[in-house]
Amino acid sequence: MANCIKDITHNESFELLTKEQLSILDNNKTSLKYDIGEVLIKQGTLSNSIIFVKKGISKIYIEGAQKRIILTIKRDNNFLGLSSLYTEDKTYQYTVSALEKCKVDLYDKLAFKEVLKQNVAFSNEIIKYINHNTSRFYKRLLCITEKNSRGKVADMILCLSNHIFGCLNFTIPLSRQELAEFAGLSMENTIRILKEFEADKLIKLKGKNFKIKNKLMLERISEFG
Amino acid sequence: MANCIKDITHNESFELLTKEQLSILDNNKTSLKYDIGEVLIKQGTLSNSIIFVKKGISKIYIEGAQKRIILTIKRDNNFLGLSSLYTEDKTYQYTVSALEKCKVDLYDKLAFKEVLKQNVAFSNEIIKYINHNTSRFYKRLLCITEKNSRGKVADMILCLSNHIFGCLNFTIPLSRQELAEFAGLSMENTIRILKEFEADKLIKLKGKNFKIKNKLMLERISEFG
DNA sequence: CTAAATAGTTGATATTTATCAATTAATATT
DNA sequence: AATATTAATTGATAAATATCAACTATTTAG
Repeated sequence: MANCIKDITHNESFELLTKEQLSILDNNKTSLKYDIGEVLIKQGTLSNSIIFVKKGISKIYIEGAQKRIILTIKRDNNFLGLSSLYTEDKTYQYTVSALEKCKVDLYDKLAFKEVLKQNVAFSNEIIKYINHNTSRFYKRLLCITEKNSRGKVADMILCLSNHIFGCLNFTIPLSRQELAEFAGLSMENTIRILKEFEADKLIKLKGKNFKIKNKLMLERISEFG
Repeated sequence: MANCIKDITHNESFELLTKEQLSILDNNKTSLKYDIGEVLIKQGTLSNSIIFVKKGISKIYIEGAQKRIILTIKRDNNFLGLSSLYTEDKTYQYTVSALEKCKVDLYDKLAFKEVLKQNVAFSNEIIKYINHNTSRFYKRLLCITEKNSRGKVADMILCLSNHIFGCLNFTIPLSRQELAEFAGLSMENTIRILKEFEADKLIKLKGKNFKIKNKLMLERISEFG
């Protein structure tokens, strides 16, 4: 079993809003398109917006002094920036950049907070999203602490398959360096392990195309290293 | 600078409640005392309560298949179990055990949720607490990923000093094994680094008593390894 | 289409960290 | 107080991982 929780979509939350509340959001909305590589949210900048990604995959990562770590990859119909609501630190905690073309709505944070104030069902739904996220990070932390590098790479492949692409054959929008940042390993080590998995016929690799051939075994490696 | 955010207390949130809401909580409250080592929250059990710790220090940790990792140490006037609100998974994500005698109030989760539904200011205050926690985990994740073992130990000492005890001379309620679980290292390695720091006159150790003698240097080690 | 630049790969090596075993110190028990 | 038990420490060693350097494949720019 991979240490990875399926992501949830956030679009249903809009259904909890009244027409008035929807129009508050609508009047404080900027619709934008981002190209591959463009930064939607920059760590350290003032968190003035809550972003709703209508279309497109993005990566969320933390930039450290020496390293980066990709926290997660987000699909369509997800809010970004919720974790900066009501925090003392008024800046974003992470960077988000587009892995494919993204269509997003930027909501002014003050307007978003106004709606939160007015609508407790919505507010509690937001708690749900935030906590879902937290659950994932607990798993992530454990994974990083307890798994060896083979386990980490196996886990990452399973996460990509189960949670992001939902099938056994997928093409990643990530470079090898990014895969390493996702696994929390050096690039060379990551590549070596991928090649090992290929030699052991667990996966088939062609550039950015992944095909999982022995999921059971990957799950075992993820669990026991 | 240590990668560690000061904890916030949660007691002010009660002031946001009406008399009626306070009595909802009060009527669904169980007051308990825990002894050192006793488990307040057990990972994997149904999350039926939100706990408010009135007095005492506790440790929050995740239990993996092979290892444990201490997420954080919590002081007085803090809620526990907030991260299980509204989640799909109805169980606690972590274990909490008492590091000293604790006095707590257990609130029935349904009653707590009822109050959340009624009071949006309270609900948003809870978002604040949850997000504050999240911020800390982002830092934690980065710390674990990017620091070497000396950096991790230095960071831990600074966290204990700045954030948990608030002074340069403190007595930890943790064994060496627990220190290792906090730093995310093996016990032997943790001890060795502590002894190194002592030999370098950065700290003074006597059993569980810590005295920080060169904070600046510890901060440097935390930052650069 | 070709050169230049970037990304991916591989091997050798150094470094870091964990593990194992032995020992000492501290605490608890009778 | 003597013994048993557990926690802390130390040293030796093994295992894991990162780093460095060289090379190849792929992509981009002119």
